Formats: sequence, C-alpha cells, structure tokens
Amino acid sequence: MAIEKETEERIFEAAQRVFQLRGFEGARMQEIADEAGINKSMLHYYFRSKGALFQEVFKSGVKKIMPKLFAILANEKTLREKVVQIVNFYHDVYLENTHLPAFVVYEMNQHPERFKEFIKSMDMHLPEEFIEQVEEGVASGKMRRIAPDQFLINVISLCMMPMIARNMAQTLFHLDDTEYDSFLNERRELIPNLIFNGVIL
Amino acid sequence: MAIEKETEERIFEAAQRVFQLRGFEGARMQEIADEAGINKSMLHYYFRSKGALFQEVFKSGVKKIMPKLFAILANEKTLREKVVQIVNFYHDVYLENTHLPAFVVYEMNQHPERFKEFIKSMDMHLPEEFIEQVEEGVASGKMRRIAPDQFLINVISLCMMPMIARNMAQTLFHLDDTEYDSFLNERRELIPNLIFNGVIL
DNA sequence: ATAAAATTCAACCAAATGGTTGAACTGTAA
DNA sequence: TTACAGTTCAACCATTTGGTTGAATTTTAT
Repeated sequence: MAIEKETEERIFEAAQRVFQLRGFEGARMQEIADEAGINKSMLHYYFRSKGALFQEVFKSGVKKIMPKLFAILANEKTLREKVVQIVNFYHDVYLENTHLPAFVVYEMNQHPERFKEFIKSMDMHLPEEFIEQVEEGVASGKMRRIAPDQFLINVISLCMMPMIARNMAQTLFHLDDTEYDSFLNERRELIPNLIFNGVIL
Repeated sequence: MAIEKETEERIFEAAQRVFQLRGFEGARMQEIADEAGINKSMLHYYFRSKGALFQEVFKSGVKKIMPKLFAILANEKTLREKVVQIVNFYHDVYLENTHLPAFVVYEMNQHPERFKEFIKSMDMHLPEEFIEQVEEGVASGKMRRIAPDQFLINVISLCMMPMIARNMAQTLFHLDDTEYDSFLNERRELIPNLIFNGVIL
C-alpha cells in the first residue's frame, strides 16, 4: 500500500540527509527519526540497525556515482569528450547532492575493510576501452607519457577536491556561496583545458 | 620537570593519532587515554574537555600545513618552482602524517562556523606575490587565462585528493600499499608537468 | 624538613545513545 | 464480522560516553 512504501522511503531519505551531513558516527538515530517525522522504533522496524541503514545509504551513494563514471569511461567517445562528460557529470551530481562526494570519500576511508569487498562485488575495474585510449595516445606520440590510472585520478581530483574542501576554499578565497558556485561552474571548462593543454601557451 | 611535560605531550600525541584516525565524533576519550597509557581523568586535567583537546589537535594540524604553503606562495621563486615546492611539500607531509590531510579537510567541513574565524585569525590570504605572478603570466600572453585561486586549487586538488581518497583509489586500481606509495611519488613530477603543459604534446 | 602546589588515579555520575517490547491501531480478505 | 498480517508508537532498557570527585602521591619551593 501507499503508506507502507511512503514511510520506508521517508526514513531512507531522512537517513541520507543526516548521514551525508554528519557522517556515521555523528549521525543520531533520533535525528533521522525527527527528520522523517516518525517514531524512532520505526527505523529498526524497516532497517535492522544503524549500521544496516547506513550501509543502504552508502551503497545508494556509491551507485549514484560509480556506474555512470564507468559507463562514460567505457563509451566510444574520444578521450577529450570523456573528460568533458566526467567533469560535467561530477558537477551535475554535486548540484543535486552537495554532501555526497565528501560523504562517500570519508566513509570509504573510515571503513575500508567493510567496503572493499562491496566495491569489488560491483565488478568495477577500469574499462579496457579507456586504458587503451590513453595508451594509444601515448604510443602514437600525441600525448605525454602518463599511466591511465594517473590520468583518471587527475580528472577526478580536479573535480571532487573543490567540492569536498568547499568550506576551506571559500574561507581562503573570501568567496560567498553564489561566488563559489560560479567558481565551481567555471571549472567545467577549465578542467578539460588543464588536463589536455596545461596553462602554458 | 620531565614527567610533567611528558604526560601532557603523550596525551597530545595520542589525541592526534586518535582524532586524525577516527574524527571528532568517532574518537573516544578512553581510547586516547589508553593510547597515551594514562588514566582518563588526566585528559580533563591537562585539557578541559574533548572539544578543547580536539581544537588543539586541529589547530596544530592546520599549522603544520598552511603557514608553509603561504610561505612558498610568497617567496621570490618562479611560478613553476613554487608549484614544485608545494607538490613536494604536500607529499612530504603526507609521508610523516598519513591521516592529516583527510582529517583537516573533513573536520573543517563539519564545523565551518567554529573555524572560519580561527583560519581568518591566522591572517591567511593569498599572498600578493603569487597573485601578481599568475596575473602577469596571463597578461604577458605566456599563460592561458586563469584566475590565481583556480590555479592554486588545481595544484592542491591534484596533491591532496589521491591522499584523501587513498582507499578508494587503491581498491579501484588494484594497487597494494607499496604500489600506491610509488603511485603517489610519481605525482611529484607528474603534477607540475600537468599544471603547466597538460598531456597534449 | 615541611608546607604548598602539581599530578595521578579509582570510583562515580548524569546524560545520551542504540536498541527492544508489547500493546494499540489499520487495512485487507474470507 | 472477524481474523490476521502489517504498521505505529510510548515507555523502557542496557551500555557507553564525556565528565567529576576526592583522596593519595609526587614535586617544588622555602
């Protein structure tokens, strides 16, 4: 029935908000219940425990990012086009889900054992298409010598770090919220340019 | 006498290890006490509260990074030399203090209000020397158009992100600890090259 | 040597936290 | 109507947590 799913979903969405904002240790079951507008014992009725609820939220967070990233890496576009797609994808996700990038990265580091298996179970390894593209670029002499994983981590670093360290950057550069949103938006063009051409003319 | 300072320092170092590993919420006063090999009430004798002890640890962490970063930005070297120095500095700090970068970034985001004032109180603004250097590079037509803060955040992102997201990257790329250390070490040369020249030849 | 100050610790404490229980309520189907 | 599974919640519970206390011990100054 409607109510049944409604409640479970309200809980899940509340849990997303609270866990992503406060982290596993900082999150309080009571706050999730309040946020969902239901009794605390409902959390345990629908999800067994804090840990189980967290795992669902974390899993859903990873699934919002990784599959799409790997799909882009595996598609038949040029390397440059893939970079553009990845950069835009990360920035789009961020607009809808501000705290997701920091949440996933931080919690992944807090419970590595727990999740290494989970990540591997999603069968995520760098797509051959991408690896060959980078290696071909290097072999043909069009690109400077670089390993595919270094190439990829550069793109991801340039996207995520300014999102994760937003407060630090905003304070340092004296930017208000609107200005920082523009600052991030400029990077949709800046990052592909940097990756392929650097700053030297 | 020796013991006096020894105890306070043992506590502080234990607190550094525990806070940097577990974060503020995840850290337990008992674990810090155990780690320091003393009674729990000693923590409150030397530092008023968990929050006060944390602030000391956090402050010390920030001070390990920021002043040196700003000193490099303000020195009289070329822009390229500054980038090399920053990249090496971040990678050196990481070797000695693996969890520090993630700790500072995460906690800064968890308590922005608390620390914005603190950061500002250290009078940290982008050194004019650096700003002028970037602007001169652009004006003289030697460099692509880029804002100084974008330039800096690129360098920092490329350094810190692979440290902060180590577990994620290591899992994704199937690298063991030694391999990932090499992976990071390669970036001391890779990052300056990327910043200035990109990957295109 | 002796008094005062600093240091250490075992035993406590109040509050908060994740989790449980059992009764009540709701909708559904025979 | 009645029986039944699914759903909701107020009241509880055991444990953990940050923090306190007061007495004992050690250091320091006179």
